[in-house]
Amino acid sequence: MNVKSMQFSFKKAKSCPIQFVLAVNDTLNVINGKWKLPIIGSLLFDKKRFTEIQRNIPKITPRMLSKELKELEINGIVKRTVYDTIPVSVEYELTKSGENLGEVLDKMLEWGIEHRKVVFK
Amino acid sequence: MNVKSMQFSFKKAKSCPIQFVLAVNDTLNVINGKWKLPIIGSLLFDKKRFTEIQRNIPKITPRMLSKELKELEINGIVKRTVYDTIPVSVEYELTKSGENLGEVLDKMLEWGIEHRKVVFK
DNA sequence: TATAGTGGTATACTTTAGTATAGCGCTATA
DNA sequence: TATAGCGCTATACTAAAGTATACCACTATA
Repeated sequence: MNVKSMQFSFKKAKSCPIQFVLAVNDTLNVINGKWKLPIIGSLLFDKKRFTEIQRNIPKITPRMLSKELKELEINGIVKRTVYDTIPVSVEYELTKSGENLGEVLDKMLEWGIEHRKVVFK
Repeated sequence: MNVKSMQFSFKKAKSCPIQFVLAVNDTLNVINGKWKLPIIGSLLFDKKRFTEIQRNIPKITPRMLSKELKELEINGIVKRTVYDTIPVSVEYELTKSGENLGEVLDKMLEWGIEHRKVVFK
């Protein structure tokens, strides 16, 4: 079966198998917290260096940026590449999974916009 | 322009306008926290009463369930109906927006399943 | 009368998330 | 020599999220 053509749906399932819960929780865990989305957003169009991301997200502290980037790396969303320059330069970019998150964000965007219409009718 | 046919996309936008950020943040805020998803999941197929939801989510305390349901109601995700029986019975159900969240969850499910394949290859 | 169920609230507490501030080794530029 | 930039880490703190426990008014059942 072609993976791309495979559709998962809660409505279709009419119930909530444990793998569904795990998968959705994975997705949520990847994007939760105050800074993960801004960081992913910052990397969505371009690979960037630590300080560039920091400049993109003015209020983030280096501690949080470092911490969140580490988590994103561990979770396979971000790839960290160290270049052997002097001093070292480090580049962060989204993995394939990270890029695919864009689709989830698009869906969230769509829902958010529709929902705003209802709430602020 | 037909709303249903309208597509929002970060890739297409090639940037991140403020309304996009707000809309995505709305979506995230609606589903964040430990219990919102289980609650929405519990209501996705059926309206339910307080105690039924509690039985669906064994580890939730009544305090949290009450708190989260209130937030979901304020955010227009859940509708609360009080029936004038003795003692009162209260029913919780998803609004249209709440139901539509199912599509977002489906997308998250899809991504989560794909991502798991990559991570646990 | 005692127990259980319904739909919660109140108070106090712990755990997790995020902030503030300082500093590290390195080097290029003024 | 002093300053600034790079890519962070350490320590200490505050704020937010979640937990534990007890309790409320009400009623039907044992």
